[in-house]
Amino acid sequence: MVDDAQDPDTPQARGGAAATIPTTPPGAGRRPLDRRRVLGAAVSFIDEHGIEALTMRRLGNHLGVEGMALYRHVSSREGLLDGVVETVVDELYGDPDVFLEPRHGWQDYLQRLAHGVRRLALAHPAVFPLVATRPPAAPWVRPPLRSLRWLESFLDALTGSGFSDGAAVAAYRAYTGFLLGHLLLEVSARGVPISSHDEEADAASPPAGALDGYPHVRRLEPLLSEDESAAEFEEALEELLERLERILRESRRG
Amino acid sequence: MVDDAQDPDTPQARGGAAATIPTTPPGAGRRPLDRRRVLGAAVSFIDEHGIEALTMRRLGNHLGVEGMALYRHVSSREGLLDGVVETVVDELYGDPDVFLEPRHGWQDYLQRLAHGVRRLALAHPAVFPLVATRPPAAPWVRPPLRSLRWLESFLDALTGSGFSDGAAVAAYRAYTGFLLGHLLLEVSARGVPISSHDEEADAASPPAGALDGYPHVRRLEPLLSEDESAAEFEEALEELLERLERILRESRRG
DNA sequence: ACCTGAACACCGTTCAAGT
DNA sequence: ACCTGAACACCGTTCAAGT
Repeated sequence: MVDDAQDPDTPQARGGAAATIPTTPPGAGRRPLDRRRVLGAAVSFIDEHGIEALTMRRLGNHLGVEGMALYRHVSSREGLLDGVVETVVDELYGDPDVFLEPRHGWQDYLQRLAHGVRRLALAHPAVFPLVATRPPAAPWVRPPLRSLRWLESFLDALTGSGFSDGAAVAAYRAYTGFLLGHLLLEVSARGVPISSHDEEADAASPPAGALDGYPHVRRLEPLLSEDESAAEFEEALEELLERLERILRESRRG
Repeated sequence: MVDDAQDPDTPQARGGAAATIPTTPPGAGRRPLDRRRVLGAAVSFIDEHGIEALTMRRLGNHLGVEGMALYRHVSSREGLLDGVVETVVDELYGDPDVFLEPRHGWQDYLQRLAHGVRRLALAHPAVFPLVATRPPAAPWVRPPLRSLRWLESFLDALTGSGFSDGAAVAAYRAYTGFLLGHLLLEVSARGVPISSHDEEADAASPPAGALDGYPHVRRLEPLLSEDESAAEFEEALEELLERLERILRESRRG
C-alpha cells in the first residue's frame, strides 16, 4: 500500500474535490463540446486551481468528459495553454471602458488600455504569468499585448496623433515593458494560489528572527508590506505618459 | 507498437542526446553528489534544454546517477527549481562590476546593480522567467531581486543617501518593476529555446499574407524587428534614475 | 553514507472501437 | 460526428535493499 505516498502538497494531490468531481456546468449537460467551451473551462480551472493543477484528464472531468476527448478541440496541452492566453487577451476587445467612444487623444487611449490590461491581470492572476512568459508569435509582438490586432491599434493611435514611425515604435516598447513589469509584480505579490493548502500562514509576519541580519528590512517591514499597487500603477503610468510626450515632442521637432 | 506515438515536439521527446547519454562532467567521476553540484547541473541543463525538458530522471542521468538519488539533496522538483532560482540570483554576489569599490553615490550603485541583473538574465535566458514568476518568499521580496540580502543592500544605499524611508520603499518598487518588465521582454524576444527543433524558420519574416489586415504593422515591421534592447534598457534606466531623483528631492523637502 | 530497483499513482497522447 | 477504453512511454516520489 503506497496509496498515500503522494505528498498532499504535490500538484497531483492538490485541487481535490472541484477537480475530481465532474462538475458539469448547469445546463451544459449533453451539449457537445466546442473549442470555445474548452478554453473557457480551462481559464476558470486555472483561475481556481492554478496552472500546475491543470491536466487534460482533470479538465475533461470538469467538463463531464474523458480527457482524451479534448484532443478534438486542441492540438495538445501546449496548444491548450496557447488558447488560454489568447482567450484571456481577447477579453479586452469586449471591454467597453477600453473602446468607449469618443476617445480624447492618445493619452486617453493608452490610459484606458493600461487600465483594461490591469483589470484583466487582476481578474486572472493565475493566467497572467502565462500571458507574460509564453514565447510570442514574433519577437516584436510583445507581451502582454500579444496580438497583431492590439499592436496595429496601438500604432494607429500614435501615428495618427503625430508620432513619427520611430517614436511610435519606441513608445510601444516602453509601454509594454511598463505593463509587464508592474502587472507581473502585482499579480505575484497577490500570491497566486500555488501552495494554497496553508490558508493560515498567509499574510502573517515573517517567522520570528528571519529578519535578524537585516535591520533596514526589519524597520521598514510595515511600509514594505503595505499594498500600494493601485497608486503605484497610476503614478508610474503617469510618468510613462509624460515620457512618451517628450518622445512625441522630439519626434515632431526632428 | 505505439512506440513512436510521441510527437517529436513533445517535451519528453526533445533534448535527446545530451539529456539521455550520461555525460558525467570530466573529472567528476565518482565524487559524491552535493547540493551545489545538483543545482549547478540543473542551471546548465535548463540553459541548454529549457525548463520543460528538466525531469528528475534526466538530470540524474546528466550527473551519472539515477534520478531518485537527487532526493538526497533537494526536497522535490519544486524545491529543485527554487534552488535553481536562488543559485542564479546568488551569482550576482560574485559579480565584481556590481560590488567594485569605490561606489559613486546611489545612482552609480543602482546602475551597476541593474546592469548586473541584466547580464544575469542574458546569461540564463531560460532561467530568468522562473526568477520573474516563482512566488516570492514574502510579498515584499519582489522579483527579480529575490533576496533579503539585496533588499537590505538596496535600502541601505538609498537611506544612506538621504532618501526617507517612504521614498526608499517607493524607489524599490519602481526599480523592481522596471527591471522585471524590461528584462523579461528582452529574454522572451530572444526566444528561449522552447520548440528549438525548427532551427530554420527562425528570424525569418512572417508567413506571407499574415500581416494583411495590419497596414501599420506591415509598414513598421523592419523597425519593429530591430533589436534595440540594449539602448532601450539604458534609456529607460536613465529615465528611472531621474524619476528617483525627483522622489529624493521631494522626500528631502517634505 | 550514498545510491539503486522496484513499485505506485499519476501524465500526455494515439488509435481503434463504440454510439 | 463525437466520445471512450485500452495502451504506451514517460513522470515524480517513496522506500526497502544493496554496497
